[in-house]
Amino acid sequence: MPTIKDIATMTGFSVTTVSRALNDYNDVNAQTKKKIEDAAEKIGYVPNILAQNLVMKKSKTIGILVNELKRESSKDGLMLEMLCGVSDVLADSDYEFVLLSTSTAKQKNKTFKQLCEERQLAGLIIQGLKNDDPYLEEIVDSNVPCVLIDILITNETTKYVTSNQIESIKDAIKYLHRLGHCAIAYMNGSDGAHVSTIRKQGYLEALKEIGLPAHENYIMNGQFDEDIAKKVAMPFLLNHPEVTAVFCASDVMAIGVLSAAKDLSIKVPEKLSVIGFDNIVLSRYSTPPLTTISQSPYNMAAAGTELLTAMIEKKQEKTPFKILNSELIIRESTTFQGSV
Amino acid sequence: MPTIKDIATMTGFSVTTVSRALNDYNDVNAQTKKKIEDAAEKIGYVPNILAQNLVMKKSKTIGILVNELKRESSKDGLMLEMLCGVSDVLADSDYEFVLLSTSTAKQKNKTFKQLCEERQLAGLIIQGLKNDDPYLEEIVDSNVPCVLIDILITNETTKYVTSNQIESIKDAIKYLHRLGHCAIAYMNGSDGAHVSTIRKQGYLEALKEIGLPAHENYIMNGQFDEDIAKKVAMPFLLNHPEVTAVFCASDVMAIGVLSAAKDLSIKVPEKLSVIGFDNIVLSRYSTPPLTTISQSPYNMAAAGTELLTAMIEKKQEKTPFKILNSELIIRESTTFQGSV
DNA sequence: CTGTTAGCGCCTTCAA
DNA sequence: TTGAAGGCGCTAACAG
Repeated sequence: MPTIKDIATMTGFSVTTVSRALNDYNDVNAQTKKKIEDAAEKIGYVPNILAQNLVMKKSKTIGILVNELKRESSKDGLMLEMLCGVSDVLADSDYEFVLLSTSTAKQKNKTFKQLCEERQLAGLIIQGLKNDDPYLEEIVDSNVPCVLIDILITNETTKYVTSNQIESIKDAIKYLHRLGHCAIAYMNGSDGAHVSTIRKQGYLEALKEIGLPAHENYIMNGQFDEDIAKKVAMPFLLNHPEVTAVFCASDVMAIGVLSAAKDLSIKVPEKLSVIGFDNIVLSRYSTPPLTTISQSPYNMAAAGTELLTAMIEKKQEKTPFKILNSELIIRESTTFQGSV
Repeated sequence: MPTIKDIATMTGFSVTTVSRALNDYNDVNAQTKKKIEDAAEKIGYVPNILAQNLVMKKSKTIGILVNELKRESSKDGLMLEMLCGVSDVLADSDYEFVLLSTSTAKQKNKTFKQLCEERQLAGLIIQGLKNDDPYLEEIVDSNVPCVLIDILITNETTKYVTSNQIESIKDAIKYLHRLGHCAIAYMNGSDGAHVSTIRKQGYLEALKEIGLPAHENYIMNGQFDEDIAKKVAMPFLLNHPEVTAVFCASDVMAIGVLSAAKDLSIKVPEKLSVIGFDNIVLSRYSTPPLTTISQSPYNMAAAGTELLTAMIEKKQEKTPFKILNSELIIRESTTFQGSV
């Protein structure tokens, strides 16, 4: 593996000059530069990123921190879409990214600070952390540039990107109301997740604005899991025949509800309207195809990455956050109340 | 960020001793070691991986090299499952992984060797490369430990993991034959992909063993894409009413065929049996649910990771490859020929 | 415009 | 059992 030293001896210049030539310093003679570049090319020189980072005390590596890398999340393609978003934005920069999960980090007894320091991470994109994740506090306190996805915290080194999901959820609930639904249940996700809080808030605000009462027992919790959602929905639907619509905080749970309804011979959408959230691939293929809210994880990740690199490079961005559009997508799992 | 130097001054020992104590050398006084460890603990010392790697001239980082990180692949959850497999195996080691794609590497004009050298990668897991990918040759030539997924090449530093997919495909075709199907078409994936070659081979061998003729024009190519598969299948099904079954090299394409059949009012499975490959999440939810071949990308990645770390650590594994089981999963997209 | 000197944080001879 | 010295590959003052 050739180094700048090799180039130096080859060309007769000093290591310093070689370094400067290769890094496009403007105080290098054009001829010299050319010679050095040719030599580098010739021996197939590649800068040793490790050495560079060591001496510069910072890397061009961005960490993508998620709560956990789990197989079930292949059901929704959310994680992968996010990765693509980050990857695409980073593709024509010289940044790279590593995937980190808090679960394995904790398993290895590493604090957030350690996580960043050991690889000299330039910044992090953080997604899917629970509200009570101890890392969250550390993140906020630290001076490592971070962009949070769907967690609304900002400070000097912390920005976030989210979507107008509350508005979209209100749209969804109001849409149901316009269809004649007055008893609308809500299937929430894991209590700890930030999005659960927000989405529930959207649901409650919508009811209020419409003038519908908020029954606490109309709120189920499916832990963002299809099977759990199904298990919870079964008795609920049996005990609440008056409920004609269910709004779910994720498509995966909505599919669980669809399955529960099927088992109970409750026709969707004729007897029960169901709305999901995420617009995952599956939602287009379910029976019936799901009405849902689309919030592009790809775009959010891409926007977050731009926000992050700007922060790292100290470009002054005025906004400490970005809010993307989410929107209601009407498919076939919703219809007029009592349409049969 | 505290360094061993800090620990050295704190404890009064030299950096050398600190380094040795922290790295569990057995020539350090137990008391000394204890003191040093306590001090390290106290100031929250984290070894600088970059510096470690630089001086040791190798890292504990494994690269996962894929052809491309593209959004469409969130349709099947294959990539994510693989990541999980690698991640889980690596979780209780001190290895880490980075995601690399040949497409962005090429975009940045990097050779495979450069890719490895600039980060001092310990080894790579490689998946989804095209047959004609120039990197493939480099990989084989290089002396970096590599594990290939579904690409059957071995040498001193190259092993692979695959599944008995040919057998499973034969099972599938023979199963169709037992159901009375004699005109069985095949939808292949991108020509360049190694798995396309293999799967097509399985199809052809099966026909031979059964004693069915192999019509070249019964072989379509859907490029592993739902829409393309659909577009290709439409005219094919119209022009070949005698074909009663289609075996597809991927579930995604099978779903395209399902869609084509629907548009043409060809009932599946009554008039047309369809089999896919991969057992993706979607295949359970399609209408009808797909008969398919299950080959666990999670297990393959996990096995590959173990193979790789063993190679890196020079543990003598006898086998230069691992072959996992794949199996036919019968669902509702297949039935007796002319069952109506 | 170029070279000298001095590290970044760590590990590894070698000598004590 | 410990320490001093040297160097991994690179960049960053500071002189000239």
